[in-house]
Amino acid sequence: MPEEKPYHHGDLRRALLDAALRVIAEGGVAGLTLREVARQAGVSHNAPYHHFADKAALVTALVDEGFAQFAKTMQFAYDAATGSALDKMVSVGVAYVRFAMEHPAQFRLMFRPELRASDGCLPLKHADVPETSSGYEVVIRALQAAQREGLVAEGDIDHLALAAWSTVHGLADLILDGNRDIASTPEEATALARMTVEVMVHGLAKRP
Amino acid sequence: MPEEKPYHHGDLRRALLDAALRVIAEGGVAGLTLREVARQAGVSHNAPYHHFADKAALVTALVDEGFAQFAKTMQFAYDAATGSALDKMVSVGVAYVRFAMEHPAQFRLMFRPELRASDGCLPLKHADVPETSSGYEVVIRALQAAQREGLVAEGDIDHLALAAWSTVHGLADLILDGNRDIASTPEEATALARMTVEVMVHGLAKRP
DNA sequence: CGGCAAATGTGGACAACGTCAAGATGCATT
DNA sequence: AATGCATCTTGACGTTGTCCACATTTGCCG
Repeated sequence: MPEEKPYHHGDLRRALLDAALRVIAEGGVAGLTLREVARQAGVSHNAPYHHFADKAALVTALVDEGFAQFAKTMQFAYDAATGSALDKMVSVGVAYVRFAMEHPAQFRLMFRPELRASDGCLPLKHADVPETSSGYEVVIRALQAAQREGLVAEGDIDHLALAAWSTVHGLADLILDGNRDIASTPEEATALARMTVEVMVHGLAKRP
Repeated sequence: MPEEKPYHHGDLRRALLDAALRVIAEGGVAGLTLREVARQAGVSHNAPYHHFADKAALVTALVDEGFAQFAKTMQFAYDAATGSALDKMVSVGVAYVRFAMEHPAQFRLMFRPELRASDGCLPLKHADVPETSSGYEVVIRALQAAQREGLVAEGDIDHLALAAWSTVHGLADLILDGNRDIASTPEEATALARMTVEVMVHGLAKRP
């Protein structure tokens, strides 16, 4: 994808992506329209077609950016957290939900396959992010570290990771789709996420 | 909503709802089109407007049906499960994921607020289902029973329920959105759900 | 330095969509 | 039998995604 030196506009590709995020932020995913994006960027309704094959391609580009940004956020949460590997797990989980709250447009797009180009890629292992630095890998490594520290029971690491991922993903989805009635501010969401992740870590069942 | 005695068609409202589910099953949520629904039902492109105010109203009707069906499924899973209240929890969680696998069209619609009429209702407490028999209430009651049996630690029941719900909801969402690569059959999904729910019940952390 | 090809942007066109308006058709009640 | 309402059809309008033909700018190459 060569888009380094734009000719007429300046950087229309970038402007279109930003405009698309703005449009989604204002009108939701359903309100995302190629023509409206072009309008907001101040170009004709056909200009986008010189930068994206079609609407799905634009969405896919946003998704790619989202996953890259997302992986960075997860890695940062992991690195910044102090304490045991379990504490790092909690930190990563909270960061997941915070990311959804702070980037709802990208997050909704990232896990909505009917909009993006059907390249069949898995959300958990997105092509645009090197396998070893995806958000999913961060969870895997955190779990492995916790296992090494003897804090997490042995067991199929993929199952454990899927369970942990499901929990934060589900919470994020519910918060976003619930019209923010579950948690209306990032702070509330953070508190909720912390409690939820800690339930996942320690389990529903009473400890003996 | 009075639709007992149809005049010309037989029961066009019902036929439209069924056709809509078929359309979604074939072309995904993005392919859901009022005109295509009408076509599949064998009526003109405007006939639906005598049964639904607009497209969102049709979707809302599907969502309502979905939540009712869903609540029944959850209740049945709870009643049918044998063993402790924790076993019942697992059964309900598995039923959640199975429902998503077996009714993907409804499930996707149910948790996608941008499509339905903006009545601001929460997914977890849907208006069409009596408060005391919603799927969420089943989880609440299961948790309360487990607490009474001393199997679940004391604590804010809403937080515990949200954590449990998030886990199965997230898993269902990931399975559905991952183009079925995580689990391609209901059987696989069931096995995965069982493992995931058990991780939630017992926790990631090693038991002493 | 001049000119050409590719990259970029514009306008018009078309089918499909959601929706509105107006007319036609059949059922039910009086 | 006649009236009235619920139901369905046809036609229209504005908007969307996408294709096409054309204009303009840019970088490159002789």
